[in-house]
Amino acid sequence: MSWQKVLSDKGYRVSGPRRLVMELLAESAQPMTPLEIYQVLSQSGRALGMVSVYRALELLAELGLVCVVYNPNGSSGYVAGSAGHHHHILCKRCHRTITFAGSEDLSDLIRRVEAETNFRVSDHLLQLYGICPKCQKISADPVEDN
Amino acid sequence: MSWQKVLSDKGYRVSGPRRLVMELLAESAQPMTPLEIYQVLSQSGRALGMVSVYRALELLAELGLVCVVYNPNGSSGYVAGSAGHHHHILCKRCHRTITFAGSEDLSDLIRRVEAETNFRVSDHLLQLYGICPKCQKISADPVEDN
DNA sequence: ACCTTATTGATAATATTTTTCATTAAGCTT
DNA sequence: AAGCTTAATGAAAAATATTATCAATAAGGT
Ligand SMILES: [Zn+2]
Ligand SMILES: [Zn+2]
Ligand SMILES: [Zn+2]
Ligand SMILES: [Zn+2]
Repeated sequence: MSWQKVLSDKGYRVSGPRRLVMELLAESAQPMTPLEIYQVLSQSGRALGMVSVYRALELLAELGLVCVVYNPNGSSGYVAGSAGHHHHILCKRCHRTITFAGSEDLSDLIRRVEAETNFRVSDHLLQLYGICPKCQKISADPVEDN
Repeated sequence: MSWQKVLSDKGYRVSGPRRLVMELLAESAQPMTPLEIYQVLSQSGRALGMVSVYRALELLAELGLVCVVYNPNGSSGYVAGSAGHHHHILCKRCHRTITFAGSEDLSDLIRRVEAETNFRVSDHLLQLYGICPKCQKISADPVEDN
């Protein structure tokens, strides 16, 4: 289902700012902060308010159309969303991010943790960190965003 | 190894603010933000500057003496650290957090993702979310921080 | 008890996020 | 296609959060 339809079906409008943010994130290889999104779009001539970026991200995240990911350094950014159970792998060097299907089996772990803590587990956050193919090649070079 | 020794061995001093922050997080059942830490300590009479809280957390996190955890709503907070491979489970209702040993086996997943993406995986972020024992009992009640 | 210097904390400076509210435009109805 | 309704935007201000400065303090060693 397209992101436009997700918005429509929930009664939200497919507005300019939402479209700009969605399309930018879909193209971006790296997670982007609200400020980065605002700056890139502004410099591309497509004007929109900073506030709209925040509001668009908030809504899109709520609908699962974009995801928040956590950089290895602790900062966070937004990436395009994906349907179904999935996670993200981030490059520690250039922050390039790829989505992968959540095929992991955590049932043993969850069983053990539930027994140990008496929590009832319902959900999880998983990200992998590593070095992307491009950065493996230039592994001696300084960080570049490419 | 005690956190005091970790600091000393790296040439850092065991200062008042660092001790206050470490001891508070060690006692706290929930992750705390810098502001919460500052406020609780201030109200307890133990005065320290907000800036010192930030600096203490930055250093302690760098040394692995405290960990950053991400609440289900996206906000983050600090919890007392733990040696070795471990993760955290958070209550979606009251944010109570418990540390557990990282005994999960992600090798199948990592192998698959490495093959699919050509990344080289070195690290991961994992958190479990659920409902803590206390909140299971009062599951019909509004959120309480207890 | 005294030195040395890392660390603190008051203040100011930045940066980030949220509120407000008049204006705009998305999508529905003729 | 024009008009209507109201969600959504954006400029500005307000509120929060974080970082930088630098004189004063105190931790740890002698
Ligand atoms: Zn890379
Ligand atoms: Zn998963
Ligand atoms: Zn709970
Ligand atoms: Zn693990």
